[in-house]
Amino acid sequence: MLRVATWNVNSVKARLEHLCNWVKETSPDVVLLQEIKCEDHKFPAMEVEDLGYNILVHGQKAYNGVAILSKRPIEDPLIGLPGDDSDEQARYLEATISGVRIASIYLPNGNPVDTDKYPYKLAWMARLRDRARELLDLEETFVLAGDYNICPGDEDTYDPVGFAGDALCLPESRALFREILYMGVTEAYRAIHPKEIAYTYWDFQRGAWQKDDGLRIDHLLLSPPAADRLGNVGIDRTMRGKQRPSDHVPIWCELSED
DNA sequence: ATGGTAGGAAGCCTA
Repeated sequence: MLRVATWNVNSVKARLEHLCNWVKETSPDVVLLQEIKCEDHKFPAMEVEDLGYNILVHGQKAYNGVAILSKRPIEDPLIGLPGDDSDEQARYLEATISGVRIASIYLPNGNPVDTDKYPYKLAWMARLRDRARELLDLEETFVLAGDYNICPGDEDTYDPVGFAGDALCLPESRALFREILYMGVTEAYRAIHPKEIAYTYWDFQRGAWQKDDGLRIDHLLLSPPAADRLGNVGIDRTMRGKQRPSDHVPIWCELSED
């Protein structure tokens, strides 16, 4: 069994103690990180390697940054999302682990929508769709997971009316997300928990955690051969209640082997 | 109530 977890840690250095404790407790085979907020050489590699993980990092100073941690060898890395050589933001990392193509994704937030951030988000999503199309055509077993900054449906936000004009919920954003799903891709959490109200993110402001004002924006997307192997899927909600938490919590899925 | 909080930067930006 291969367990793949993803977690937007909102600074890997600020969250190092939580990350190490959670990895020791849950021992995922693969951990996908987003918003590490540091350059490659500043990633706390020794602390993570001491837990028994290989590391692939695509970092950036202060903003963004993604990483892949894996107990098993990390092969054939692809650094950056194809489709725009001028894109300088570190938001995508892909590699093969035990024959599974696995990507760590930090999809642009897109707010405020009246700035160039929103068209950047939509263009980035179109590139992601195109990459998923390529991997499907190659008949790859894949898991594309991370912070998608998309509430797929109204049930995935505590306030659908208030968020109707937000880049996380606007029809164009949701339509691009659905375009990926309609190619035959399975969103792991909904596949296993069709009716649950479950969030992966709570804002630091306005007491969002205490009021359970959350959003479900972190997702694991599986190609058909990966979905055929899908077992349990879970959200480690308790991590949001710790001292100095990230605003996101880990979400994970299990893929059977043999 | 157009605020609030957190992180990393450096005298604001992003979320």
